[in-house]
Amino acid sequence: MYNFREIENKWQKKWYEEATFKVEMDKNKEKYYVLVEFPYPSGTGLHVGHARVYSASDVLARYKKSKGFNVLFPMGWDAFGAPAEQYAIKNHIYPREAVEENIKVFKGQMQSLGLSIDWSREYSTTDPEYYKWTQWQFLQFYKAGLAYKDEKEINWCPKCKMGLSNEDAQGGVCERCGTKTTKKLKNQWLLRMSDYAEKLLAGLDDTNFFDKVKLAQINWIGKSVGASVIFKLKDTDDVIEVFTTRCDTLFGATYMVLSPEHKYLDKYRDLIKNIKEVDEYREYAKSKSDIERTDITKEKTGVEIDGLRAIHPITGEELPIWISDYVLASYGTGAVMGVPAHDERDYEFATKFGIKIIPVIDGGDISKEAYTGDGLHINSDFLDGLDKETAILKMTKYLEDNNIGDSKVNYRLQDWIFSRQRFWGEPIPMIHCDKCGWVPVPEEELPVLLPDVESYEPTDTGESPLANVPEWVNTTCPHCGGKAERETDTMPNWAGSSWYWLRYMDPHNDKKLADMDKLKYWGKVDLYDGGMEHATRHLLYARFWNIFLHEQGIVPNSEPFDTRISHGMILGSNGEKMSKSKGNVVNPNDMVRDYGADALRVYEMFIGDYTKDAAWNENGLKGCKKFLDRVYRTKDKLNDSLEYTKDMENLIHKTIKKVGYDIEHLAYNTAVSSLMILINEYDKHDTVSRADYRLLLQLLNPFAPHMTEELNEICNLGDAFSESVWPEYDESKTIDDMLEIGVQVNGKLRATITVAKDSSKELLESEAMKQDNVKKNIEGKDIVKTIVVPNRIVNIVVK
RNA sequence: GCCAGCCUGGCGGAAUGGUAGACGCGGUGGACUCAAAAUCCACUAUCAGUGAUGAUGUGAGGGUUCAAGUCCCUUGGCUGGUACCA
Repeated sequence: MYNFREIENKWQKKWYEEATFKVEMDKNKEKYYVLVEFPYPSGTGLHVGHARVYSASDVLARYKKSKGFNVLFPMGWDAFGAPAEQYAIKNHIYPREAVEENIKVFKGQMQSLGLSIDWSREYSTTDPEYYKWTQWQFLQFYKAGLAYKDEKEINWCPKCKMGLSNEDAQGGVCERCGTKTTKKLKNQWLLRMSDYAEKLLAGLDDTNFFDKVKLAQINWIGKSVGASVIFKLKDTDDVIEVFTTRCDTLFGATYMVLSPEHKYLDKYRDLIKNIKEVDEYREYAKSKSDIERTDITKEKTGVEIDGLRAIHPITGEELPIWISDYVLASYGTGAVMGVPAHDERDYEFATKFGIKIIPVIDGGDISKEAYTGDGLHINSDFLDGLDKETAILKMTKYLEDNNIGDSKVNYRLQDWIFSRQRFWGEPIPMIHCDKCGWVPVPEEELPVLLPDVESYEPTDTGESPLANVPEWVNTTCPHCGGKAERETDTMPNWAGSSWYWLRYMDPHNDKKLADMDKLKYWGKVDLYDGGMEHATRHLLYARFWNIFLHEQGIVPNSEPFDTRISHGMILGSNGEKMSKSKGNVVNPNDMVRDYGADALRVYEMFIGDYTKDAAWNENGLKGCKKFLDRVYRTKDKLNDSLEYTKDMENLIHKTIKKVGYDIEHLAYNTAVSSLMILINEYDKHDTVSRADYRLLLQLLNPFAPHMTEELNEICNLGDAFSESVWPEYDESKTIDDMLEIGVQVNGKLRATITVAKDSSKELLESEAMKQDNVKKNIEGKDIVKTIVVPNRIVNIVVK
């Protein structure tokens, strides 16, 4: 219909060359910061799902700009990490080159969508100028005592030969390759994120995240309020401390369970008479992957420790001690008290091994299952007759008074395993000296550059490939000047993305990670858009990191993001997730080629609720192209008027109001729909005014920026939209003078009447009664009452 | 298992408790054309009826209300997250 390719190229070139969307700090203007998760530049390029997200952010950015905001809409590349390394290994090129290649493709794709990104702020996390500051921030963690090295049982992916954080090994499988993870004892760098559990929870109140995002974070942090209880270990000076949320059931505790990794098993080897059997069980537990271990459908297993007994802290009774893998070393104290009557897992265990079951709460049938509900306590001495809540309070007090326990809070959140045995990551800037121990690289020596090497494939020993580069590893101790070695582990690829939004504010600063004045001006990200898959990991890491920087006085706000939304996915036309293997991937390049970027953008905004998934349908895209063609053709029927056409004025004002409201509320689909309604109205007229046309183009501009700018220019309608202000609407003109309202009889629609706005109840009622079909339906019946809601409805209730 | 979200025409989807199905796709019929494409017009939830109209209808079953897709209870299914977390 029109040459979209030529038009789009023209404007994209102009925007890029003239840096139309470059922004600078301007304290006279209110800022607005739109952030989309920066992409991982993989070898496959963007698909239409990405295009939807970038288009939506661009609509908002362009709209906010025309509303007078100083809009920061940046883009960069999250390019460290295993996938880039694997891509490089597979294609036999250096990771650095692979990344550069992929970035070129991604950037080209983004530019072909006509995004209003300020490209002067572009960077990659793999740029030494950037990772210098990632390393610098690691040193701040270290200096604050929040980075430490520890021999830890970690999640280990045998295929990737790499340690994984809990977040990366969800469900007991490797996030990257899906292989079942095993445990491996390794010396690793960790960040004390668990110390920040409470701050991460509390900080959520200071955000406007989507509720489901907040909830995902709350669940991941997993705060649980309870008490610790101390049991004496018979014939020793040691105690077994357990964590429980149900200290009120203490009188029902009939045994103890230690996790197979518990330290007492080594410490008291000599007291354990069946040590061989115990060792065998520990070996068996170790050999199992997390996923097997935590499969709740499997039967409980365990071994009673012959030779160790615990003393019940109140009754003084001796309790048997078992080991079982249903108790996790990583949660609580790695030991539990077994209360089979009121805990499902304990019940299952006790019934299998014939352990005594004492009910301490009235209710349920203990011969069938554990009773986990509330009820009055029995068999519980001073708790008898109390309900759960009261009993917990009383027991906690008793534990404290008698020094056998304490109220306690436990979190599921653990420290962040920060080491990766990989080449393609930020080197951890630490040096090990036999004399001085771990010594940080002096800040003025940053960045610690990745060396150019021949082989960056993972080693079989589980060590980083960097360990094979002696000229890089061997160095001198910054402290004593003696012989020393560099840390060969690198950071996880979550590191670079844990502060990237800060760098956009001042991307080329070589003195600081960013200037404080600029950090203060741009402040928090106003709207942060990303996938639900990052609602726990990335978002928690980023918040943790930012809270820490704030405490160090490096950034002005504790919370980095104001509103966090999560977009839906674009599914294939078969309704399934787009993937190469299913052959349902749609490439935005093809769509831009066949229909134009404007049409693609409009369709992706029109496809459905932005926060929900939607299936791709190329016919829908064709429909949007048709809509744009109609907008384009309208240029041939302009009259000379510079005012809105009288009989369309109302609709125009309504549309201005609706499109603005919808963009601010992420209701892009209904915004597009109201523009379609507007063009439908224009089409009914033989001519439209220049004002009508300019208005339509302006409202459509955030969605279809190229053709609207072009039409505006060739029709000579006014300033370029990239520099103009969003139109105002007149509230009084958004209201119709005449309304059509429904008349119901017994709640069923029987007629509609057209009346003046704000007609009186009396008039509405009498008009309603005049309708033939209403008369027919109330004939011979008694009118019980008549409900008249002005401007809305008339409902006549008859019997 | 637990937590969250979702379920509306043939399809994608609209609906501050107030005329369910806006808008788009698809479909049917027509105009234009030698013909096709493009474009334009009309119709298009289902059933009955030429029609006026009537009945049914937002996963299912109850309830609140003059009025329920929307609020409450019960329940089914789908999707996502998470899981021996003591």
